Amino acid sequence: MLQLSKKVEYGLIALRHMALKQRGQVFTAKEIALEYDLPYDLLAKILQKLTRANIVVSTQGVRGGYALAQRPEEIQVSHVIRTIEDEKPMIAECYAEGTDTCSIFDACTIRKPLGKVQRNLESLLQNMTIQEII
Amino acid sequence: MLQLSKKVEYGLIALRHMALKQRGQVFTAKEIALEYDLPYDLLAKILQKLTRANIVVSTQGVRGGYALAQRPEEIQVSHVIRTIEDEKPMIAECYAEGTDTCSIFDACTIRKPLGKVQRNLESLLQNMTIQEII
DNA sequence: GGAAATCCGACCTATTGAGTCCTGTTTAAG
DNA sequence: CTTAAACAGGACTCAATAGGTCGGATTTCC
Ligand code: SF4
Ligand code: SF4
Repeated sequence: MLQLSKKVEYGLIALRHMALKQRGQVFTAKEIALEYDLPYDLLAKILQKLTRANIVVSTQGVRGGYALAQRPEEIQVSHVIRTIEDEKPMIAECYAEGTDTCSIFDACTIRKPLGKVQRNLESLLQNMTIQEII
Repeated sequence: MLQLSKKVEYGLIALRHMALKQRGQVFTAKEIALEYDLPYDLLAKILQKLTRANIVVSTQGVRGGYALAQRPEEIQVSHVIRTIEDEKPMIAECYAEGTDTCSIFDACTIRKPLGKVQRNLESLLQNMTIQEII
């Protein structure tokens, strides 16, 4: 349906929250979840994914939490989506996965034209960073 | 997940098929379904929706079928999506539906910035017509 | 040692997408 | 004037995904 998932939205909200304060400060998943009334467990997993992708850094232990690993203007929205969704934001299934995932791949006539939309969307999301959603 | 639905893809394939031949010719749902190996019943319903939106015209009866109601360059992809999905191609839920559909609407901080992506995407899809996917 | 945090996989459940079925109605052809 | 080929459309099933939850492990500060 061409809509961002809640996970991505939650991730963006969290990233924006961190971008508001100065660099180096750590935020716990709990405080972010409370502030925006997000489901804690879900947000935690999202932040873990962002950690693995080196978008944020985590410090464990009792005074731990998350902090941005890059400057806000360096974090592309497209990278965030890709990380949280485990794949690129793709307009058509056959672009996201293999050529053999779509049963009508051979007969399909709109594949190439959709590639054009794909590229446009991609540059749209690449040129947008966390800096711009503050 | 930011992906077009099969319905939309099938609709675009059908529209492109009709756009290939000259205007006025009618095509049955059956022949299109066979040609591209699409599920007949599903395609039929898609074409019915496109009919109600005056994107195609249908003629009933034994020699009936569907034909484009507009010239290919007049049919916007965004209109096709909107018709088949019953709504606009919206990046965020709160844009597509009311302000009260998202539980964190008030706390949400990324709503406005996403509006920017929204507008970009919209113009992208409006400027693309069936003519361009031939 | 214990509290507060991240980590991570397994699990559950509601919603949506994809597809099917069935019964109409329309209309050209024979 | 009957029949077959088409559209019209609601109801339904099935499968996949999204969204959310749980339980337990590990890390680290006090
Ligand atoms: S082959 Fe065509 S129908 Fe299949 S996923 Fe790609 S664009 Fe869509
Ligand atoms: S209010 Fe925010 S989180 Fe909710 S749908 Fe809109 S953009 Fe997404």
